[in-house]
Amino acid sequence: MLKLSKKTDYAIILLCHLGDVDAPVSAQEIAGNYQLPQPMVANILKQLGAAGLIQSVRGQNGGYVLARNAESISLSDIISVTDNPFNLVECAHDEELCKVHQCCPTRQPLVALHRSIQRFMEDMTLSTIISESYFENPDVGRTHHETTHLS
Amino acid sequence: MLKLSKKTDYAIILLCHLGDVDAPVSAQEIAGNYQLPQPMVANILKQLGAAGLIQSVRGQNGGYVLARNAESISLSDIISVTDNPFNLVECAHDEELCKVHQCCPTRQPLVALHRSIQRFMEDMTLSTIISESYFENPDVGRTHHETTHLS
DNA sequence: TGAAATAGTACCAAAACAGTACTATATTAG
DNA sequence: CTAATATAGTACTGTTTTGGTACTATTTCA
Repeated sequence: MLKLSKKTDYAIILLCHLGDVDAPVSAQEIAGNYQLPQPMVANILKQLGAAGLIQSVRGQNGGYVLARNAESISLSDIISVTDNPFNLVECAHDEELCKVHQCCPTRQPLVALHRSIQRFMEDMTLSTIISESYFENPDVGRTHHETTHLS
Repeated sequence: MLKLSKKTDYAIILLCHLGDVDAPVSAQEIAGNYQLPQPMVANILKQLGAAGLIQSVRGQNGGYVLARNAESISLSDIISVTDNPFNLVECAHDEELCKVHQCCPTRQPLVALHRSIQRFMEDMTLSTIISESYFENPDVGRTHHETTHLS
């Protein structure tokens, strides 16, 4: 259906939050912050941790921090963890089955679209997302959202 | 999961075929041609007909032909028939639920991605797809349209 | 009049998605 | 030392979407 899963959607929110804070943030804290289901958030964080995008700190006062700086985490990285690796077409209709030699009409142009999207997602870093989100709300003054830090 | 449905995938193939032929082509004929499930093909053609992308000719020797020329049918048109209308994000996480005013970090950049993809799909016409498919085979020299970049 | 085609639905099974639950382990505050 | 609070790992479940089928009616032509 050509849309991002909720998991990816949530993951981006979580990572944005972690990118804004230095101290470890717990799953519960984030879930409460954004009114997201806590077990879901916990699971996504586990996955992101296993994938190496974030680092975990266990025990009381534990939580998660970014494993690398926000510039080096791309939207593509995130999606490949929380969704299956992005493939727009996955040519199920085998080329051999086509009537005229291996001329599958969809392949070429759709692969072009695929590459364009892929590239966009690789160029879009977490730091870009975070900085763009500052200008989200028209009526709010340009105050950065340190308010988010109230942990 | 960020991929096209089979229905859309098939639809593009069907339309490409219709774009190449002048006489009405039946569902059975196309299904046989590309080894696609016949009832599936029939259903998609019905949908495309109902949406006005193709015209039907009933009765024996009937079938389908393009309702407009291939230049005026965009990938976006096709997808909006066979998939739900494309929306990458469908902000399920209501802005109101965010802790700090309506600052939803994902919205802005994801909407940008959405628009880029949308634009690409609007610019990609059926005639483009058909003409590009001629160059499918690897032995053909590298002509123009390398990956079109999203804005 | 019968064969071949579309028109319009309604249906179903399998897969993916969204979310939950449970057990185990680590860390730290008291 | 122990209780509280965290992550780690994994298994499970209900709902929705997807992929595909079936059936009945209607149109057209040989």
